[in-house]
Amino acid sequence: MVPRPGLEDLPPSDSLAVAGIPPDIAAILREDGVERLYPPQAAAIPPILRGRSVFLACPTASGKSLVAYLALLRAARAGQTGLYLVPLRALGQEKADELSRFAALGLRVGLSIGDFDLPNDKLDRLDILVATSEKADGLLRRGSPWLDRLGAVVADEVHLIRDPDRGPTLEVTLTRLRRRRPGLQVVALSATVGNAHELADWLDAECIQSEFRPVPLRWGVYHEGRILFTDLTRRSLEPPGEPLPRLTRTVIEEGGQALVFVNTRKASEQVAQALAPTVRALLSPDELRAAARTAREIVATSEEETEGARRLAELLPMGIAFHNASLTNPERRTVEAAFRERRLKALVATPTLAAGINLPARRVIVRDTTRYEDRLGMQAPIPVLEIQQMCGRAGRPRYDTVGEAVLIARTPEEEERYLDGYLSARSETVVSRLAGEPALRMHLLALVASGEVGDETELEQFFAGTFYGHTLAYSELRFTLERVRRFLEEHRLLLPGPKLSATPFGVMTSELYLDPISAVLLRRALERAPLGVRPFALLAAVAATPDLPPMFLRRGEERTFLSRFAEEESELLLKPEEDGLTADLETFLATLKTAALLERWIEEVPIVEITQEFGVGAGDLRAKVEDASWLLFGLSRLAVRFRRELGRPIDALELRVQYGAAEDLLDLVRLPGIGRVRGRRLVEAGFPDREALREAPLDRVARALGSPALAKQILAELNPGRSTGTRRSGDPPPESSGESPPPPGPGRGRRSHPTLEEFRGPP
DNA sequence: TGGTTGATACTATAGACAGCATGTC
DNA sequence: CTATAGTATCAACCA
Repeated sequence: MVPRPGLEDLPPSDSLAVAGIPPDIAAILREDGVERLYPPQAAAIPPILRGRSVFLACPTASGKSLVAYLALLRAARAGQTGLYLVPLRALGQEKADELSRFAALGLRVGLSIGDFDLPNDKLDRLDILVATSEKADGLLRRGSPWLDRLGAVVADEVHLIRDPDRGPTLEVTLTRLRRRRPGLQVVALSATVGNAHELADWLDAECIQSEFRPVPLRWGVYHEGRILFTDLTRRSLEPPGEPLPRLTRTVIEEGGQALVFVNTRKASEQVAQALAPTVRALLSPDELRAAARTAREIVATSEEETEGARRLAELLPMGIAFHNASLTNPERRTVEAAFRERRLKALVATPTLAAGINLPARRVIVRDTTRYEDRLGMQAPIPVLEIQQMCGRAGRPRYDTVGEAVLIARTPEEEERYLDGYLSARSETVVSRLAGEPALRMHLLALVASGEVGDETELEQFFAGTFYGHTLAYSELRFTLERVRRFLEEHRLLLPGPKLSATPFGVMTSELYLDPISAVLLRRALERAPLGVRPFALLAAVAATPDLPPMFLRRGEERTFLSRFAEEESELLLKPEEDGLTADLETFLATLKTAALLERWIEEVPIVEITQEFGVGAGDLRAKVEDASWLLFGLSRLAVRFRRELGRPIDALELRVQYGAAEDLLDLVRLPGIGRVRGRRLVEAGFPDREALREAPLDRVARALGSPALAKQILAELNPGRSTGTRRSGDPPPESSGESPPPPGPGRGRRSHPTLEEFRGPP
């Protein structure tokens, strides 16, 4: 369908009833303050309610989600199920939370993301599931029966199909779902893209495009003290000075907030530091107090101190913060919440925030338009699409009547380039990345292992249904596919022969969601491992896998890890440059760095020391720990097949990595509320395991833990019969009487996830 | 001689998904 | 292929 000219001109007066929204759903929407539909919603909802597929390309926060929810609700009402695909875990939580509003209608909503999943029996009863594309891909691979009743699928941020790493998974997942459920309603939500029609065409969907925003956006370029907006208006900024303080100060003076995007972590901290005096000078006494409260919250987010929390704690009292991936998740969430509640006036962020959860500000300032690309070894321009996503964060509904997005230009030439290149040009075209060899390796194996594709003809048919096949010729793929197939056969993941069929090892690899190369390497490591294999050798093996990308080596570290390599060489299960599957020596040394980092972690070295020693953030450590424990699980499952006797030590190591604990802590750490820090304190107080703790006097445990309430709770848990006073739901949580709130989150190994209830914000 | 200044070379660079099994503190 | 800021190194220079 052609874009509707003049869509923007439609009055935003279409009532919910006129659009055909069922009264009970409309009632819930009204409770949330939705009275009228925005133009894109008004255009999309009628076809949605008829079960049509829709491709909706418009800016963030223009009400796309509501459209998507209606499709899921429609399917659920028709006795089918609805699936909402998200690109990020944090987005999944946001969506599941919003959808749970409709639980009042008797709908069961669930969330399936990496760190929070549902057991199968609960999944079966769900009407609506929110999942990452990878999780959905996993359901397909395992042939989950939940998909049999699927009536609608929503693909959020569908332009990510162009992402070389994760785009293919989204594309393949959508293709497989549509093949499995002919007539499936697809709702694809996208940022503004250059080829919306091509995508809509592929999905057999109505194409609706709009630039509508609930809060109007003015785009502009700052240069020499004034902003030149695309609507050709100008605005001079009064107090002279450097661009950033000037742009920040003026918006705060007018009662707004500033969100600054920069291209490196270091810059996010430095710019925040530099802006701090400016921001602080603008705070009222009340605001200063609120900001100080945030600073205290940050320190309390984790049991273990982190460098990031320390640096944030210095800035937060001044009403400003930075945000990047070196922060742990709880730290990021605290900063985000403080900004949302307007306790912070300015936030300096790397692109973490641009693609993530919705965090608008009256003025968005984009300082950098280039970014270092490791692939190229140099700076490259940030894609228009991403700049537009950053700018799209400008303008808070209810607080701002207009949002301002400002790019900073240093020269007149740059000013012109920005106006033409970023602010006027249409976004990049979405292209398929399915032809990449790593993507084909993963997905060819998965297609065959799950039985969806059994021979050459079916393979060709499958690719005809992908966006790749829709836009490009299958024959272009033949050569790579042939090479990938040879690889899979050679390494015994697929059986040789004209028919395509997977070995049990291949099926296992696919279901464990491992890169086939990782699986082959892990199997090889298992076959080589001696009986008493040391943890470091196993850690080095998982670190040498493509599923655990190598870390950067700092200056001097090359030498450090070269000597470590020499030291350990005889015990290493995988070596550099093994038939093209492992890295060259230099990159291999970087994988040893990962192993060394993990080794420190399981030796219970404090987080601050580890991050200092390796020059990484606590968030990076956390990410490596997560990846490694996931891979160790895979290794353990492979051991069941290839080296049964290694299963137990590997399981123990996985637990150690999960908790960051030495071997002797593995018993205590099973207790809820006890992680590496408290566990060690208990051991030092003379309670080496749960058995010893069971008969322990309350006051000694309380002293060891520094929290009487937690001690009481743990003893109650250990002695279910005895009436130590189990916690009732009405009671205050235990830490209300202890001095520091125990931290969900990193450093403790335990997966933590706020319930949907906790996530529900005010309407 | 000791210290400062300045030219030059060098270094480093965003982010984050997946298994399993259950109600976090 | 379209970078840049911070830092280390060292020579030239000044008091």
